[in-house]
Amino acid sequence: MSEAKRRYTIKDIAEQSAVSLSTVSLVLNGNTRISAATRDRVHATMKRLGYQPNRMARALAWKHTRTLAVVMPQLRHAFADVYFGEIISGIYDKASKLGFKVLLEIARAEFIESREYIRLYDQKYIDGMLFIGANNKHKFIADFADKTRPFLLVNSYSKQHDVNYVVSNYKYGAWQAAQHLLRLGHQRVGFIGGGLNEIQTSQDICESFNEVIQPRLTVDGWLTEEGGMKAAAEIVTADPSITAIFALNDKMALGAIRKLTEMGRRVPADLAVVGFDDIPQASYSIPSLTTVHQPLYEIGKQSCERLIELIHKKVERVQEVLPIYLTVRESCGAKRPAPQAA
Amino acid sequence: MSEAKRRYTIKDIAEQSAVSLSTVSLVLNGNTRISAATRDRVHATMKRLGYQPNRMARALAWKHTRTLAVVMPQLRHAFADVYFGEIISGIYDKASKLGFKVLLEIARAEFIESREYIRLYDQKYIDGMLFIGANNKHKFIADFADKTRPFLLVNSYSKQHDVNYVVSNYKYGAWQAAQHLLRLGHQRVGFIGGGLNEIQTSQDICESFNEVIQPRLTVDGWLTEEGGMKAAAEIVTADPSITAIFALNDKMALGAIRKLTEMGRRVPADLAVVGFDDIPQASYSIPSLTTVHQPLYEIGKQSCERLIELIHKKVERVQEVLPIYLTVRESCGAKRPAPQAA
DNA sequence: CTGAAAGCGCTTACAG
DNA sequence: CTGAAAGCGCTTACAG
Repeated sequence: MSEAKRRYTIKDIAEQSAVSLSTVSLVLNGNTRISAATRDRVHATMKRLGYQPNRMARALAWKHTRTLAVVMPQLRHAFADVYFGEIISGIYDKASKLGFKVLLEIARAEFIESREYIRLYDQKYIDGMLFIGANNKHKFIADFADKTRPFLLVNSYSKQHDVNYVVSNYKYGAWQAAQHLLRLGHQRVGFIGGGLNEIQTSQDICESFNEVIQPRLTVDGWLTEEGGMKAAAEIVTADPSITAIFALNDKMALGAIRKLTEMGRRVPADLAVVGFDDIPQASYSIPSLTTVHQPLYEIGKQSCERLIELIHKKVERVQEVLPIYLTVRESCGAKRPAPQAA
Repeated sequence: MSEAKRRYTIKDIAEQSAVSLSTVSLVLNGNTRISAATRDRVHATMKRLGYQPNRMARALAWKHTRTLAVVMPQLRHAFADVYFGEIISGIYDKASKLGFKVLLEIARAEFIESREYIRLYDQKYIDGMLFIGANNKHKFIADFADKTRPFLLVNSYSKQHDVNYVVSNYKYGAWQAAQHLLRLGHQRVGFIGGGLNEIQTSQDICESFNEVIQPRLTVDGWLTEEGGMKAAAEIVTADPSITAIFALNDKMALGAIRKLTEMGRRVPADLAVVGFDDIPQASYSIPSLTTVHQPLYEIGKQSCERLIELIHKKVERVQEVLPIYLTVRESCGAKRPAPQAA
């Protein structure tokens, strides 16, 4: 009381405004049945005293907290990826706008084993949860299939478990990329994959691409730039007749370009390269990268908005697929004179 | 009650264990004055009912929340940097271990202007705050100079405002790098800077380096790889006699290596390059990068631990400087035959 | 249009 | 070793 300067409470405001606790609470919550006069009076004294309502008390009375958790996978350097950054940025902005706070969680072993992902709800710590970067190995997702707790997969989805999601149209994106390559006259193409066994959306890209062009060779590039370099070298060495390489993400595509350049192959003159994601580097690499653009920030925003609708029971389930489009730049050679038919 | 399956409360546990509310609360908090027998009985029924204490209620009674905010600067693609990822990882792990939750905030204009950074405390939402990536422009830091609220700068510090911090020894790191170059016989070196006007630690590196070697040329590389490329080109063009380049961070150093290689200069045979930070790419670039290693994960852990001490009033202020060391790899040429004296 | 009272689910002196 | 009671700071029917 003496040292730790006591914070004002609703009671102080009531006294100093000469109204009851209820009235203060009512104006705090913007209830319109309070007269403008007393409303203003109360606001004035709140301002004068610098009053801030105690969120824990409100949460307790409200039975909800207005905070949601965003959980990221346990990836070393996971944050090092624009991918997560953009999505989280979108989530944060939308959450802030809607008055929600964002709790950060990492899906480490302990988080899963202790069922912390459920306890957060049960302890009334969060109202909902967003999970970025899900893959087949995240079995705990099954616990959300009953739709009992607001939960949503961000830019991924599950075939095994019926849970909510917002995902971009990977299949259509891959289809566009393949069609583009085909139109450019490429028949012999190498495919650099990654996460094909764990990640549903990777599988989707692969499947969809295959429907348009059957790759001569599919090599795993581990989703990294280094992996892309290795894979590219392996592909052109194994089959020198290949005229184009498609990589499942930009990091690998960029690695491929780098490696091919080192090997003396010109991109796109000798080989076309197309990526997926459209990370910032894609536009300022040399040559700039033709790639499928993912609206990551938008995905984050949408996911957050839908989750909050789930929380407010405005919707019961969400299965949303966002549009996605090919961005043609230099690395595919579309802008050079039309290639000879094979 | 019927549809929304009611969660159990302390009252249910008390009834089903045939004890009072106080007793349940006491065992919940591990109070030792409860007999082992009743303790076990209570535990059993908690387990049987899957009871989880309501965190908001506890926070309200406790008057603290066991959650801390980590705020990141408003950088486009901020998360795209391992820098932040590693630090946050360290913070998260330590926080979890100590029973704290992590709230994520981004220092956008609105966050500052609405004084949300203060409201979070006043609303009793958080117990403390960690700020990563502070620079001179973050004037709001001044509001923490009175040490009234637990607050700590992570891997940065301020000369203008007296606030708590945990920072790595940038000066000593830069000193080591310069000494190393000097020992290798380099007298004519180019310096690639970044944030020299805004970031205190950048200034420190610059100053400290200058005390050992006076660079022939200092060029701003904007802390990015592209900037590093430009800067490197500018340096070697302006002064062809330069034998080494030091960059304030690895991204720029890596960009420099790339550019120099493109220009036909061999690193380290023709020019030595040294960076700062030791990001993952530093070890697998070609040539691998000699750089000053920053223990980012450790810094995150320490920061979090110190903040929690601040919260518990075990310490009153923290000004901690963590050791840092040069990691010698290929790009400095230390491993080639000793260079001729200039 | 406003207030008194019960309730949200815990914790913590204080008694015994 | 255990319990009754007051309190944490709000919200929300329910009266008037």
